[in-house]
Amino acid sequence: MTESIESYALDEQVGYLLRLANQRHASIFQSHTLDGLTPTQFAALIRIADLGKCSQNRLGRLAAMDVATIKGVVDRLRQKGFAVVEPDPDDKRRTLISLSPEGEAMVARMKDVGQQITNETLKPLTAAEQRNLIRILRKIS
Amino acid sequence: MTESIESYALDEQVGYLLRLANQRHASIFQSHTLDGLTPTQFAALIRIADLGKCSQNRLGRLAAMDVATIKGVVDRLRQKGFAVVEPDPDDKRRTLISLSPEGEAMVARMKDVGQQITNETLKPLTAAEQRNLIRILRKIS
DNA sequence: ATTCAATTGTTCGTACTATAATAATCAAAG
DNA sequence: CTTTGATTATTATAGTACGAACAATTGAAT
Repeated sequence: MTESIESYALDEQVGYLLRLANQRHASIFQSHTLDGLTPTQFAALIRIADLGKCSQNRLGRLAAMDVATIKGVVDRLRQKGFAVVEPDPDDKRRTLISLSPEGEAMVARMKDVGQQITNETLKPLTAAEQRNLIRILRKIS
Repeated sequence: MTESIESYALDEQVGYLLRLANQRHASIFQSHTLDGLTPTQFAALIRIADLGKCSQNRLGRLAAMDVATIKGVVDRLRQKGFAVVEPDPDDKRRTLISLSPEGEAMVARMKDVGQQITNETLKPLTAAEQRNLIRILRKIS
C-alpha cells in the first residue's frame, strides 16, 4: 500500500502497447511486401480498388488519412505506377484518383499477402483471442 | 461462395485497426498533455525515471525505440529542459541521460494524466474487454 | 449578381519510425 | 600488443502523421 501512488506501469498502458503492436505488424508487413509498398500505401490502394475513381480528399477520409498525408501517399503510389491522377472535369478543385493496370495487378497479389501478414501478426493468439482482438479494436477505433 | 476469392475487408485487418486505434489514442493524448509532450517522449521520460541515469541506446532499447528515433526524442526532451545529457566518464562512446528537476516534476504530473488518458482511450470498452485488450496486446508485442 | 461559407488540394513545420552507412571506442582473443 | 568484433552514437534518406495556413473553386443565400 506504500507504492501505489508513485507506480506507473508503462508496459501496461494501452498507448504504449498499441505502439509496440504496430511496430511488430509493420515489421512483419515489410518482410512480406514487394516494391516497398507500405501498410499505409496498401490501405490506400485497397480503398481505391473498392471505391473506384474518387477524389483525393474523399479517398483520404475513407482510408483514415489526413489531407496532407493522403497527398504524399497518392504521390508515391503515382510515382510507383500504381495510381493514376486526372483533373475532375465537373469540379476544378478536385483530382480524381484511380488504379492503373499495374495497380490492379498489385491489389490482386496483395490480397493474398495481406491475409498472410494478418495471420502471422495474430499467430501468438488463440482463435478466440484473434476474434476478440479484432472486435475490441473495432470498438476503440 | 462466389465472393470469397476477391473480397478483402480492410476494416477487419489487424494492421489497419491498430493504425486507427493508435490515431485515436494519440489524439486523446494530445488533448490532455502539456508542453506538447508526445506519447513517445512521455514513454522515454517514464523509462528514464524508472532506470535512473543510463546510456542513450540502452534507454532506446528499453523504451522500444530505434537508435535514430531515441536520439531525436532525447534531443527534444533536452531542448524542453526535461532531460540532462552528460558524457560517460567510464566509456567515451556513451552519453548518459537523466532527468532534470523539471523532468521529475513533469513525470510526477504525467502519471496522473497518463492514467486519465488510458481510461479515456478504453472508455468504449467494458471492464472485461479492457483487461482482455491489454492482455492480448501484451501477447503480440 | 454578389457575398459568404464550405470544400479541395497544396505547402510548411514538427515529430515519429526504420534502415543503412559511418566513425569512435571498447573488450577480448590471439 | 594488436587485431577482431561488438557497441555506441551520429547522419542521411524515406515514409507516416498532423495542425495550420493558403488559394482556388463551388454552391447557396441574400
